[in-house]
Amino acid sequence: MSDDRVRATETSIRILEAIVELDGEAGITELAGHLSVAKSTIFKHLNTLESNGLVVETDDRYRIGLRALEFGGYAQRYDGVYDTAYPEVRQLAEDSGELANLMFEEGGKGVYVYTAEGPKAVDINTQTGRRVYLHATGIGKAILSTLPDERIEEIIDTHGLPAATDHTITDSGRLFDEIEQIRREGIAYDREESVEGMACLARPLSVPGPRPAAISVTGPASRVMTGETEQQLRTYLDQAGNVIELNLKG
Amino acid sequence: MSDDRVRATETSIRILEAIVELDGEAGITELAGHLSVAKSTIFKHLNTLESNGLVVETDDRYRIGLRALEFGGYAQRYDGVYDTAYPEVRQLAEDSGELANLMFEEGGKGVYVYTAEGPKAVDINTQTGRRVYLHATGIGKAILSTLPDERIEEIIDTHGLPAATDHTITDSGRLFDEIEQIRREGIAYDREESVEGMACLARPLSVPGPRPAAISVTGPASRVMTGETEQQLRTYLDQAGNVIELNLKG
DNA sequence: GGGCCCGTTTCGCGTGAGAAAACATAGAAA
DNA sequence: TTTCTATGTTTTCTCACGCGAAACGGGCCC
Repeated sequence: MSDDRVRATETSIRILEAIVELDGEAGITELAGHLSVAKSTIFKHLNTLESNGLVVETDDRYRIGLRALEFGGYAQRYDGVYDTAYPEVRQLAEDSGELANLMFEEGGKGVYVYTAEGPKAVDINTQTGRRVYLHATGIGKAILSTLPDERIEEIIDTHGLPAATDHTITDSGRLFDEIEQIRREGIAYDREESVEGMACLARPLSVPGPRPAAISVTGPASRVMTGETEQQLRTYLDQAGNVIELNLKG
Repeated sequence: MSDDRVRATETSIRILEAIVELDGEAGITELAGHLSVAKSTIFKHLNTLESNGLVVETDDRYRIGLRALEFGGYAQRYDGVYDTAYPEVRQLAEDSGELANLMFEEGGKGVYVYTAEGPKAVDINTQTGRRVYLHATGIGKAILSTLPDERIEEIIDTHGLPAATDHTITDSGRLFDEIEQIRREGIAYDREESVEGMACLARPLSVPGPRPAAISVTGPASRVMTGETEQQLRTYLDQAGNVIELNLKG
């Protein structure tokens, strides 16, 4: 593996990131300051990005262009899992009343690829495309459970085990214990490990192709983790997962 | 307006486009051939894109990475219109039973930003992020109707009026006539102008911010354009539009 | 009118983007 | 087995171009 890079491309990408960091909108001088790069450089890059639709300008303010969404769409639908899974995830949201999610793993992180809100769903911050640590959410741990141990080690080495709440698993040993349990039981729990007050039930998906996936139901810990509802949710979750896996085989 | 560009960035973008053109997956030599660029160049660019998550590699095959989806998400949600509109568009799909869409204009083209399928919806090719000509669809014409005439001329100059079917409007005069009518009546029709056999009712959205938007219902011409259902659909469409506009004001 | 703060443009330097070709590896063919 | 041919990878070289610094010009507010 060589680390030959194209600096100019990297600069362009950093500009995109900077726009996001500056609340989705920024001017040239602002970006130059933020990135410590000459204004003229920013100017040329924005010109290039704009004429390719990756950036849009209104009144000298630049924002991310919808062209990015087009590329993102291809990433989303790459292996067909998204297409067969999302209707079931939607159904899962309806049945459970809560928030239901589909996640893929890429580069050692989890990416929310589809989220659906049921009638009772709390409005939490799970937007399509959001990247999160795998160890800190139920759905992420479900994905980890499908990976070989060496790969999990690798991911821990790269990204570490930062804490999101007081309940986040930050110890590699405990994480592996829990993953072992998930492998046995086929279900992953998240007890306020990613967001205070929120819990989640998740289930790995056995998919063809190289991209690990999982689904989950998320809600207030008070609702989700009480014995009765938990059983019910678990049934819905398993149903959805089974249907997806079945359809993928077909 | 200067046309100063960053060539390297442009090369990177062309590589992303090429991956899409090569059915979403390609190898280095393949890309080099497709773009007539040296293999070593492709190699370095892919390295750069990969380490930024814009491209993912498995077994020497490269595909678009989900990082693009993250950027796309910011573009989608930029002005808040998406957030308030999509639940209503979903509702519209449920009520009408057909396919319902939300579109934004950017760079003179229309981008499907959200699509929802109702119970009877035909499975047509409207995926999130897809870019289409504005003059060739009902929802696109609805968007055009919100723009000043000079801007419309500008768009015609840039993109032309290519035909998608035999019914596509390819004459600038006729297009302006129809846009005038849409402005008066507040509704746009698409009678097999973008896809043979499909029709659509669309309505412009009056939104704050710089990004024109519209919503639509699409279905088989036989269902959508018959007097009775058409009236019904129109009611649903107007309802949805009104709710969205109301919520945006709040 | 005079600051001041933008985006835009110019210019020149030094580097790194890109081509060409050699190298490595793995699978297929002989 | 050996050879051939397809990859991806690495090296070398060089000229174009990415980049920074600084000057320019327009709009806004005092």
